[in-house]
Amino acid sequence: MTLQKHTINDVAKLAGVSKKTVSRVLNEEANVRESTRLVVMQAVESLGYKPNPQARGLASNQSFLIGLIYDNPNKSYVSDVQEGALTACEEHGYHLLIQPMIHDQNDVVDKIESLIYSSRLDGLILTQPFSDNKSLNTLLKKINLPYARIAPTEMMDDSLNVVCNDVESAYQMTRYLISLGHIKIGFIVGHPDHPVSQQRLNGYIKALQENKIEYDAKYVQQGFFDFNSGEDCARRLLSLEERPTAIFASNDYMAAGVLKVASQKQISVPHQLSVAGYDNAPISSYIWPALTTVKQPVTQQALMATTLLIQTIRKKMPEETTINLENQLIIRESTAPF
Amino acid sequence: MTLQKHTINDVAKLAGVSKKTVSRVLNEEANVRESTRLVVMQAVESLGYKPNPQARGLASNQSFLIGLIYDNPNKSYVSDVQEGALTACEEHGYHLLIQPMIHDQNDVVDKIESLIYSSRLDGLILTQPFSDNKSLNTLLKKINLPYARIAPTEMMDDSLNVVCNDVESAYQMTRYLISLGHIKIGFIVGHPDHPVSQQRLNGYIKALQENKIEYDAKYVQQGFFDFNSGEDCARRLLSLEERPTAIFASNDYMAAGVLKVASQKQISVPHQLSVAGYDNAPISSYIWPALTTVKQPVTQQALMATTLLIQTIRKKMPEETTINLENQLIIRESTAPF
DNA sequence: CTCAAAAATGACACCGGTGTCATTAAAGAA
DNA sequence: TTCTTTAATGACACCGGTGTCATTTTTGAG
Repeated sequence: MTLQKHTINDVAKLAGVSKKTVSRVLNEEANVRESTRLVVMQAVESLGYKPNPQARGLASNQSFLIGLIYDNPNKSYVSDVQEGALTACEEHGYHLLIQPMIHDQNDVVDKIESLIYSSRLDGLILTQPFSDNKSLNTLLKKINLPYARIAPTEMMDDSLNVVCNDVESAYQMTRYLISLGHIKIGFIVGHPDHPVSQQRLNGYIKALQENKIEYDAKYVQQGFFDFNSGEDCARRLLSLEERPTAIFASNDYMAAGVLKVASQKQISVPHQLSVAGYDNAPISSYIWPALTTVKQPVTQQALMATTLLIQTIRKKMPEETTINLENQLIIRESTAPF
Repeated sequence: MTLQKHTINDVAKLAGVSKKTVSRVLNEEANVRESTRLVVMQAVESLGYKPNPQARGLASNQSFLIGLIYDNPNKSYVSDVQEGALTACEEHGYHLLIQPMIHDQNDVVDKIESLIYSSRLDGLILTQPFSDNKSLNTLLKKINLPYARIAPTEMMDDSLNVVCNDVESAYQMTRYLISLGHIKIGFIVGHPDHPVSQQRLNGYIKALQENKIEYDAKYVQQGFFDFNSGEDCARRLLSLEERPTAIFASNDYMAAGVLKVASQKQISVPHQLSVAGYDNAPISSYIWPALTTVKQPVTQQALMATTLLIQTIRKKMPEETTINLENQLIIRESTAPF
C-alpha cells in the first residue's frame, strides 16, 4: 500500500539532498545537475510521492485552478468545451472549476469576482456571451487576472482569443443553399443576447447580397436558440403566401423545430423544403432527415484557449494571442436542389 | 477596490481579537460569545476578507474538493448530474472536480487513485458504471475515502447510495404498453457494461410474466445505448414476420433510432407502432412524434448524493445512508392503443 | 595551477490558516 | 463570598511546500 504519507522531506532524505533541491527537480527549474535529477526522480518514484497542492499553492501563491464560465442551454456544446479545457488542464497539471452562470442576472460580474477571490483562480476561460461582456473584461483587466475568450466578436488586442468566423460559415451555408437553386431562403436568428446571432445573420445577408437576392424581412424570424422558438418561427415562415423553399436556422435545435413543423404540415424535407442548422449538435444526426449543418471545432477551440491561458499564467507568453480555427460545412439529407 | 490583500491577521487586528478567534467564527465553532462573533463578522465584512483555501487546506488537511467520476456518452445526463452536484457543493463551500473516464480502460482504478492523491480529494461521487465497480469500491474503502454512489445496483450497507428503481420503472412502462393492448412488445437492451441495462430488462420481463405474456427472445435485441444501435435493433425487430406493435428501448437515443427506422419503413408511429424510451433526454421532446419515456430526477439525485457525501465528510453522519427517489412516466405522442 | 565567474546546492524564513493546550473570564455550587 | 466547573479566548507550533540569499562546487580563462 503506497499510502500518501510521504512529504518532500522523506524524498529529500532518501535522495540525500535538501528539500529545496527536490522542489527544483519537481518544478523543472534550471541549474540542477542531471545526476542529482535522476537520483531525486528515483526517490520520488519509489516512494510514490505526490506533492501537496495546498502547500504548493500557499507557498507560491497559486491555486493551479482555472475557471470555466458558461451559460449555455446547449449541453453538448458545454460538454465539448469542458472536454477540451480538461484535456489542456490535465496536460499541464491544472484543474478545472466549472461555473455555470446566468448571464443576464444583474450581479454576474460580482459573482464572478467573488468566485475568483474565494477560489484564488489562476485564470479564467470565458465562453459566450461572457466573452463579450464589457464590464467583466474591464474587471479582469483591472485585477490583472489572465483569461482567454472563446468566440469573441469584439477584439481586444492584448487579450487571448480563440475566434471562429461565424459570418464566414453562415455565408458559406447560405451560398450553398443558393447554389442548390433556392432564392426564397428563410432565416431564423439566434438569441439576441448572443453576439454570434448577429454574425450568423450577417453571413446570411452577405451571401444574399453577393448573389443579388433582395433581403426580405418577412423571411427573417427572431428565435432564441431553443427548440420551441424554432417551431414558432417555422410556423410563421411556412404560413407565408410565398413560403420559403429553404430555411436556415442559427442552430440545430431550432432547425429540429422546423423539421417538426414541416412534418406536421406535411411538407416533405428535403423535397419541398430544405433545412439547414448550425453547430452539429448530436440531435442533428438523430433526427430524420439528418440535418445539414455547420460543425465548429469546439473541443479544439477550448483546448487551444486553455493552452494559451496556461502559457500566459506561466509567463511563457504565447507567440499568437489570437487563434482562428476553421468551421466545416456538413452536408446531410435535409437539403436538396430546388 | 476591495483587493484581496487581507489576511486573517488584518481581520483579527481590526476586531481586536486573536486570529484563532476569527478562525473560530468563520468555521462556526462552538464557544464563541455572540458579541465577539458580531464584531468579527463586521470586521470580515468591512475588509471583504476571504479566507485563503490553500492555507486552510494545508492546516486542516482538507482540500474542499469533491471529485465527480463519469463515463457517459449522454451529455445531457452528465450535465444534469453536474448541475446537482455543483449546487450542493456551492451550498457547503466545496468545489467540484469533474473527471470523465473511460470505464473499460484497464487502469481506471489506478488513475482514480492517482487523482485522489494528487488532488487530495475530500470525497468522490460515482456514477454508473463506476458505482458498481468492485475493485474501485474496495480501494475507496481501504483508503477510507468518503464516497457516494448514484444508481448502484449492488448494495453495500455502509456506503452512501442514491438509488433509483429501474426495475420498477421499466415494469411500469411495460405495463402501460400492455394496458394499451400491446402483446408483441419489442425490447432493446442497453449497453451490457451498464448494470441498469439488466434492471430495465428485468422490469420488462416482470411485467410480461405478471400479464401472462410469454417471453419471446426474438423480441429482445441487444443495443448499446446509442442511436445507431437503436436503428440496428429496430431494423431487426421490424423485419420479423410477426413484427412487434410496440418497442420499448432502454434509452431515448435508441428509441430515436427506432423512430427513424419506422419512418424509413413507412410505419406510422404511434398508429402502427408504439415506441417508448427511457431517460427523458432533451431529444425525446425534439423529435416527432415526441417520445413517451421515463424521467429520472437526475439533478435531484446528484444533489442528494453530494449532500450526503459532504455531511459524511464533515462527520455529521446523515440519518439515511440510502435515498430512493421516484421516477416518473412521461406519456407523450409516440404511444397509442393497439 | 590559480582565481574569478558561473553553476549547483542548501539553510531558513515564510505563505495563511488550524490544532493543541494553556490561560483567563464567566457561571454555578456550596 | 469563595471555590469549582465550564465557557471563552489566546499563544504558538505546525501543515508542506517555495523564495531568497548564502554557501559550496564546478568550470574555464589566463
